Amino acid sequence: MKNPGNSKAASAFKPVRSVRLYESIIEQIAALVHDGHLSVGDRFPTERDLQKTWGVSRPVLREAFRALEMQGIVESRPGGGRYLRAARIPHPDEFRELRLTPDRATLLHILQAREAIEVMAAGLAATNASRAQLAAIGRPLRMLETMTPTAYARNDVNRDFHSAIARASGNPVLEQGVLDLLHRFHEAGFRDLPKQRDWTGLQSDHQPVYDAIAAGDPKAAENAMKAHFKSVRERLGA
Amino acid sequence: MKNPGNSKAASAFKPVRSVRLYESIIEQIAALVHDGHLSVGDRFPTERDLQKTWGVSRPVLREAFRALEMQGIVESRPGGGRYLRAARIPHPDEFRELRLTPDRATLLHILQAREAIEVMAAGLAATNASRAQLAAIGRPLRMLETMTPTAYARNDVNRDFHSAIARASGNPVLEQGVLDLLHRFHEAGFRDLPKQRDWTGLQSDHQPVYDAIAAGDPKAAENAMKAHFKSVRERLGA
DNA sequence: CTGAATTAACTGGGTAGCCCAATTATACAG
DNA sequence: CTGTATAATTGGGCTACCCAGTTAATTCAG
Repeated sequence: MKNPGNSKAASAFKPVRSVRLYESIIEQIAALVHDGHLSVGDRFPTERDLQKTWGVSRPVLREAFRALEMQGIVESRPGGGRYLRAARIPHPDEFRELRLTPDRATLLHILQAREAIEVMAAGLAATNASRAQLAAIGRPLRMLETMTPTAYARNDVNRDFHSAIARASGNPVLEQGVLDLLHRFHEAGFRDLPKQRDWTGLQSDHQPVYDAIAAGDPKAAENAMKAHFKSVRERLGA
Repeated sequence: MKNPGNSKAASAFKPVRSVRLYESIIEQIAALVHDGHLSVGDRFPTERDLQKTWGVSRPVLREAFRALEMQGIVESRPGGGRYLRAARIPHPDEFRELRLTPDRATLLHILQAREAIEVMAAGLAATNASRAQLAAIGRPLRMLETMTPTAYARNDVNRDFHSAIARASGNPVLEQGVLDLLHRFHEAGFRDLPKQRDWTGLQSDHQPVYDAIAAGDPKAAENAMKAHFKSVRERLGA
């Protein structure tokens, strides 16, 4: 009957990453809110209703709403409908641009944003990190030494390293931001980038950051992180 | 058949809200990770597998995973399984609490995150701002001079000022981040914040930022923005 | 006519079973 | 051993159904 989501399947060589239906539904919801059709406190149309409007199945709708529900944006009352609780819907317009078009420019933009908050996170981590958190930061570092290419792709020590620092910062907002950006960064095109088998370079970047944090030196940690981002940027040819 | 989530419904007057299945599944997943059965990078058991293990239907499983997926904790590869991308799995309730409870601590956390990216945004704006964008930054500033309290509450020149700078940075990711944090900041701190009738103080903070950006001096812009955040922090008694 | 009680319709929660396309593992031919 | 078909597996998605609260309509006693 319906054959949704295949509209662009015609394009030849690059399936890249198929956008999930629930994501596009979230966009639709965001559009509802942004266009003023819905304000905080209002009730959403019913599942059965939206199902017809947007041409998706109920399960998909519920996936979208659940994802928003867990972030406190939507409240579901069994038998009573769904209600908008906050206007802050995550990355509405960005979904389109950033998730779908992994162009080089956005990658650099994400990197820049990462630098902004991760430098601060590193500084905070230097003063706030507990011993356990410090260990969590060091683990991916040691893991880097004995690793095969496939293991690298799977484990992704890089993401682990950065998120561990974010966590050690003690600021959950900062942490969430780092997580989000990391996610988008990798999604946007890490795999498309030249296979970097020069983890040695990666490690030589990460090590000073760890050392500074371990030493409890905020300023040094910030600078080490800055240096890391600079080197990444250069590696990307920017 | 199954009657899940009613364990705490016994209490008298407050039926509160029944625990959704997908939430308990998230807890199960968190337990998996916490107990060491799963580490970052590992692959999850298949949907069909977990379905049997936990006795829930596939849609419910997918709701749980989607919620985590959106936060970058899980990655789904069609045909290839699901992978754990971050070790930190938020407890559903805790997450909601964090987003909606406007406690003082989170307000400061948000402020800190804002500082991280807005300082960078200011620096970028100093080099990238077009003439029109510069005007957009200056507008709320001049508007501050001739304003009544009600007009202030409605127009929210503060938000305008900061978002204009973010826009002028030329980095959409950064801009989106600022917008998001601004939104959460105002949302979280609206009632707690003392009625700031000292816009004069606000203006004396904003002006130097504008001047530095207008002068095209990145370093000065960053410092001015830093100073602004410092003063805000002090005004909040931190 | 009014107001409480009873129904009926509606809404989200959850399940089961099916099909599809992408991925991964397997077997086989060279 | 290597590369290529082939089969099994996996997530993505849909349809259809049942259930328990909620809400609105309806009924009926006063």
